[in-house]
Amino acid sequence: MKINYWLLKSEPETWSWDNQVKEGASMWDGVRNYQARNNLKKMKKNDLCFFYHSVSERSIIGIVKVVKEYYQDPTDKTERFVVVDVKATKKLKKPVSLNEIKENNKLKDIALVKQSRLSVMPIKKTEWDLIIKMSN
DNA sequence: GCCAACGTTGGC
DNA sequence: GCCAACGTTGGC
Repeated sequence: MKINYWLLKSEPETWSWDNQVKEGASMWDGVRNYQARNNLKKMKKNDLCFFYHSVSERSIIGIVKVVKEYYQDPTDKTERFVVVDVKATKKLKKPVSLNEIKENNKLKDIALVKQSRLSVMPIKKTEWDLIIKMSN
């Protein structure tokens, strides 16, 4: 089975890695952007996602796993958006900062840098492996 | 269907 | 806290 890789962005003041760990499996809600929604819909069970803290920290801090594929976002009155359930699986040994990612030439095309406002984005296998390496 | 106005996100 | 970039809304 082929695994796909993603990156999920969250403001730590709103929903942090620690919240995710404490909650266990929980909804990734609040996505209100069509491109991000389309990415959520493409996620399959067992896909892995980087958990990125935006704004105050700007670092990838951990890895979450998709445990339930997309369904209607109960917090969305317009019924246009969806959620997936994710569960924290592993904290990175060392967070990988946005600066480090930007400084790495091999990561210059990563969606995180190219589309800074997108909150759910695909990550290539090569990018995933490299970031994992950087976190060790 | 175009586009100006507005709101939000997120880096700095 | 500012502002650029981007997405959405709504008038025409």
